[in-house]
Amino acid sequence: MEWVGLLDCNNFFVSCERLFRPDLQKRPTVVLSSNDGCVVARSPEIKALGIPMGVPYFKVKNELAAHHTEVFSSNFPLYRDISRRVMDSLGGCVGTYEQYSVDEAFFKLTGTDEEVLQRSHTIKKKIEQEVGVPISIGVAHTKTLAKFANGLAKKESGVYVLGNEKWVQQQPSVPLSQIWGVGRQTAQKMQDHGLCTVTDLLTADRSRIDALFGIAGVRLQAELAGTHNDRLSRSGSQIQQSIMSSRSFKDATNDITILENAIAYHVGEVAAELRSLQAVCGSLNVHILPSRHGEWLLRGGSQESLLVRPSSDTRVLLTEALALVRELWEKDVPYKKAGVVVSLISDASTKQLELFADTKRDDTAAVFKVMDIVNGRFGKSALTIGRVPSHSNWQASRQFCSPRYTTNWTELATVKA
DNA sequence: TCTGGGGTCCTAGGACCC
DNA sequence: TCTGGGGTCCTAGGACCC
Repeated sequence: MEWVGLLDCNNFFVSCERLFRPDLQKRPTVVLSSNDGCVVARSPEIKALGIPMGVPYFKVKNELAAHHTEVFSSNFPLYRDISRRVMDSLGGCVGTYEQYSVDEAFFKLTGTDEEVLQRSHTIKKKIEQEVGVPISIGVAHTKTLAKFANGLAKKESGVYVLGNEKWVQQQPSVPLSQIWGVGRQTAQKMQDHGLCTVTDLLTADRSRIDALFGIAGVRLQAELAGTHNDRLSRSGSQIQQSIMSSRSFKDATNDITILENAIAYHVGEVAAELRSLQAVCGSLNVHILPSRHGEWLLRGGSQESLLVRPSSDTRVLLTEALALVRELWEKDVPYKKAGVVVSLISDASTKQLELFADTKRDDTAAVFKVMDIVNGRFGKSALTIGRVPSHSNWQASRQFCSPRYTTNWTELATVKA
């Protein structure tokens, strides 16, 4: 029998922080989004208090303090490093897998219900021993069902195998709103049409679902029926479609210089990421936006520029990006966020031959190689090029950041005997 | 006072063409 | 008063996810 497994790390960011602070086991702990804006990871103690995912920090600050909660700003270098260890460990168990997010991956299993159950327990135990963060594994016949099974795993022993029999039994009592891919809007629309449970959707006429929800609805039907539709089947090794760097400001601003500074910073980020993937981009998009919550939300916007030739050269991208900011900028709009997205990403080595190559640029690769190495070792802004972004006037606050235990020599964890 | 950042995929509608 | 229809391509934005 063929199965799909989904590994998911429990309260991942919190678990990463706890890994280096054993004293925090069992203590209420949260991790905040950038700018210390929202609660994005909660320990079980916090979930038990009923504090919802994504709530603005300022709304629950007092309640958290009353329960002596440990509060952390996001420490992404740490989470990425732990993520890599989890994925390496999974790879050691199952060979190929498809990473879905920083803390999740799909993989294939074969065998009887009982065999995959045992196997999953073995995998869970090995990863937890090797890396030290708790994980859950859900197993079923499609990805959507594996995702659902993972939810059940978290309520049980950390592993749940959802075979056909069990699933058929559960269908009438599972609300569609609990299914992966069904968000608020879709759930409401389904309900408006009398579709509330999984059974409702599975017994509905396919052509009706197609008319109402399009291809996504039909796929969902197939996934829930257990037909292996593989909606995420883009193989894991495929190069990603876009790379983004974007950030909210501490305070809104209309100052074009500050916006240019922020955009220059983001261009530096995405260009370095492109180079680390040995890739180039063919399109660059710049956005400057006001607050999503005020009267200005319809102002601001984004604009895209197609590059004459694909590039990962900070200077080339910066020239384009700065022109776009100046086009987008409008007097009086209080901008709260700025960012850069590159797409049409391709492998640098397959870059098409340039008919009119600019030979002066031939030294570029060497220059960036040195810059990326130095910045990797000493911090992102040790060396910059083209424009020195001044951070102080726009960068986010990170009041509660933990040290970069695993990725920075000066902040390594200390072991006391 | 204070509401994230990084992704994917799909659709609707305009521009353009014959 | 009449003033096509159908196709493709592109882009902005929506919905969803973690």
